[in-house]
Amino acid sequence: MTEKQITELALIFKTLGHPARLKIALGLAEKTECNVSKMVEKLGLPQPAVSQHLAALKNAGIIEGVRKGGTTCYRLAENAEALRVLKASGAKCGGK
Amino acid sequence: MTEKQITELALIFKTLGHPARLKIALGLAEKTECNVSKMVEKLGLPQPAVSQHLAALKNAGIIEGVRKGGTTCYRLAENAEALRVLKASGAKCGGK
DNA sequence: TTCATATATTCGAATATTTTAATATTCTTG
DNA sequence: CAAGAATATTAAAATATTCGAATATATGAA
Repeated sequence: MTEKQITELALIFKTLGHPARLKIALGLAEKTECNVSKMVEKLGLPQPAVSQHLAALKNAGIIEGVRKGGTTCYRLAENAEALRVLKASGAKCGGK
Repeated sequence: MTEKQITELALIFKTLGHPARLKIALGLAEKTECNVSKMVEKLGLPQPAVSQHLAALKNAGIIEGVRKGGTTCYRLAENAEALRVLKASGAKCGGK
């Protein structure tokens, strides 16, 4: 694994390392797609904050947005494989 | 997934979201175990820095250390399964 | 007990991230 | 084109993280 790949993977992890962004990503991992308004409602966060998190997720290549009329729908990007794998593996974390 | 689980998983991601720590974790994912001195040598970072990263990884429940005579050996913790899966799946990230 | 080696902890400065508020942009509809 | 809804961008303050240097602790050997 090259230095560059490490850096990129680290960025993915770092980006998912925030509760709000993780929720968004996990949500998209099972719902296929969602627009911003719904996320704002679901997360209970101010709209600008959600947009910022979406921008970060997009920047890390985790999600991608598609304009659909008045709204923008987001979904997991192709290379969000890491997330799918993780999700599929049932990512235990509260273990003990 | 409960709020608490989300928070915990986010901590894991955040912790892995740093190149040095990711290297340590990926290294342990294939080498089974390693002591601090070797890591310092391999990573080319000052020893205190490595210890700090190890502490963070331990705090997130990603690794665990075992004293072996004069040295301390670290290995992936049981619940670091996600990492193994990820590693095994060849986590693409430099796509395109 | 004293020395040397291995590892951990602490602390402050530098830097990065998060949050909030204000504002801007883009579309759709009338 | 004007108005309103949906989303994005920007800036500043609050907060958290990282890095480096100094120092502390623990273990094994002499």
